[in-house]
Amino acid sequence: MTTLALGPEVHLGTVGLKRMARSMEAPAAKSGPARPVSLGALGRRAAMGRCAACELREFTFCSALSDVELSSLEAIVTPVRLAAGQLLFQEGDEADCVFNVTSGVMRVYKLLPDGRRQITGFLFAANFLGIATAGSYSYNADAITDVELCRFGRRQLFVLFDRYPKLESRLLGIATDELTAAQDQMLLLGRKTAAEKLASFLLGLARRADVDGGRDNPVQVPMTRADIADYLGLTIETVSRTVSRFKRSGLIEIGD
Amino acid sequence: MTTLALGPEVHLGTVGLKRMARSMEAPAAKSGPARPVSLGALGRRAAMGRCAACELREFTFCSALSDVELSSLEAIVTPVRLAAGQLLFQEGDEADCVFNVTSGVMRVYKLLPDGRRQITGFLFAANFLGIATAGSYSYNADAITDVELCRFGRRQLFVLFDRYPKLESRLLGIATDELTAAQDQMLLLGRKTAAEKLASFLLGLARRADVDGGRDNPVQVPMTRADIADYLGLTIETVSRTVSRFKRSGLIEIGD
DNA sequence: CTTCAACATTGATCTGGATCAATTCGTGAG
DNA sequence: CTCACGAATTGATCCAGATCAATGTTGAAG
Repeated sequence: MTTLALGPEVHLGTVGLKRMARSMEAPAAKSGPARPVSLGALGRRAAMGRCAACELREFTFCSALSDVELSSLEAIVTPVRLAAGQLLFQEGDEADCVFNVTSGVMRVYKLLPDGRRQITGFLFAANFLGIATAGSYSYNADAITDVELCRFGRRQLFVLFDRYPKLESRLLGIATDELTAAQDQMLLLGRKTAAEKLASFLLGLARRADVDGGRDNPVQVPMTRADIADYLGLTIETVSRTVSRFKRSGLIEIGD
Repeated sequence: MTTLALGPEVHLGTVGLKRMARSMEAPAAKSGPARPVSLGALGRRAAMGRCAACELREFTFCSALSDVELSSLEAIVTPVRLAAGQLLFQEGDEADCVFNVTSGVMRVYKLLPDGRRQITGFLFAANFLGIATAGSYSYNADAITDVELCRFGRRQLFVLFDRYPKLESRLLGIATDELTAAQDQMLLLGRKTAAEKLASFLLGLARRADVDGGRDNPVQVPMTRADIADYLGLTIETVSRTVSRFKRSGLIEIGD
């Protein structure tokens, strides 16, 4: 797994990438130079099957419920484990479950009939997965690393929505956030250059690791060049070249 | 305003565009050749201020409420009119209202500091607008044609959510649908060719007009080439050339 | 240790779509 | 009617990123 040390924020703001930095939401306004790391997710412990003790709780829709109420959620949850590379569900599958990632990294994507792939998101611990209307999933989801998830039956969850409307409220908030992220990604795909795309991606990873309670610098990058390319609407070669260029210009440092 | 007659569906499935057709969700599986048209939205009558009589009701989140319950929604609605080109809100504005388009066409978009624009969606009658977290809008919204909307105070609407959880449920459904559409658009932006992008766009317009109760063929196209370009991640020139190519190859016919 | 296979890097070349540059086509004001 | 200005079309040229082609790197299996 690649580890990337982002240079001190001064670099990202300058070094001939001014326009790129401006085009991004937050120019890595963190402090100090590189320090050791682990991806947020990996640092936390999900207590599978014991929701009240789960450290991810506050970051997911589970936080909508009190300790007491949580037991009714716990009653319908099933733990799921996936090995790296394993498929969770496919476009067209009956969407009878939703999931919460508790460890590892997943990727969700859509395919064109000729094999072209667009990755629409990477999911880390505490991320929610599987909301769908129309009865079937409209995208594919598989595991990049070994993954653990909480599975909830859709039907059963909907029953809980009736009892605890706060739960559905929380889910609406999550969906809204995802929609905002999707719009950002459309801006990236439609209007940013390769360098801007990669920079946004790396800063996004850093921000996410930071929010999730991990260290944002260096950032662990668990996905391959092919995954990054299919997320950014580029080719493997262009991603590789752009990473090299960032490295050469001192914007980033590569670990292992 | 441009009107486009899509050729008989046979064309879209053949004529050297097989891969394009396959790459799209639904290859225009409608019947018969071109017939006269009006965009769904334009055919329906919204009765502003009289929700119970509103013909758009069944297509929006209002449908979650019964005739009687609807009066409490009616109590908090304010009609809004925009002239073509007028801004409804801007990225960063305090997000204290949500809206329902009742007539006309709106465009929502994000801007890069140097002026590059990505249109993330076009909104027609019955479409919902303004969901946001974080207290402020994360995108801009303005009117393409003259537009009428229903405005709801966020605070007041949230009070209604408590009283009628069905309303919030419905909104979650809408947000989920938008998320699915956003993922389709990411696939388009990241992985489709110019011809595929335009074809998907036209078929999408046709499908939407059809669902909204209008005629899908010919389709009215109320937006400019610049709007289409910024929606598809292309330039004006490429859109124009691709339209011309479709016309020359008999895939479409241009009205006025 | 060697071998193999997936992943990554780097170079050379090509090309789809961008950019630059005229016209042309409305359409509303006067 | 003419004029003017924004929108659209069309052509010529350019270039960012794709494609094609080796080569290098890494880690797991034997």
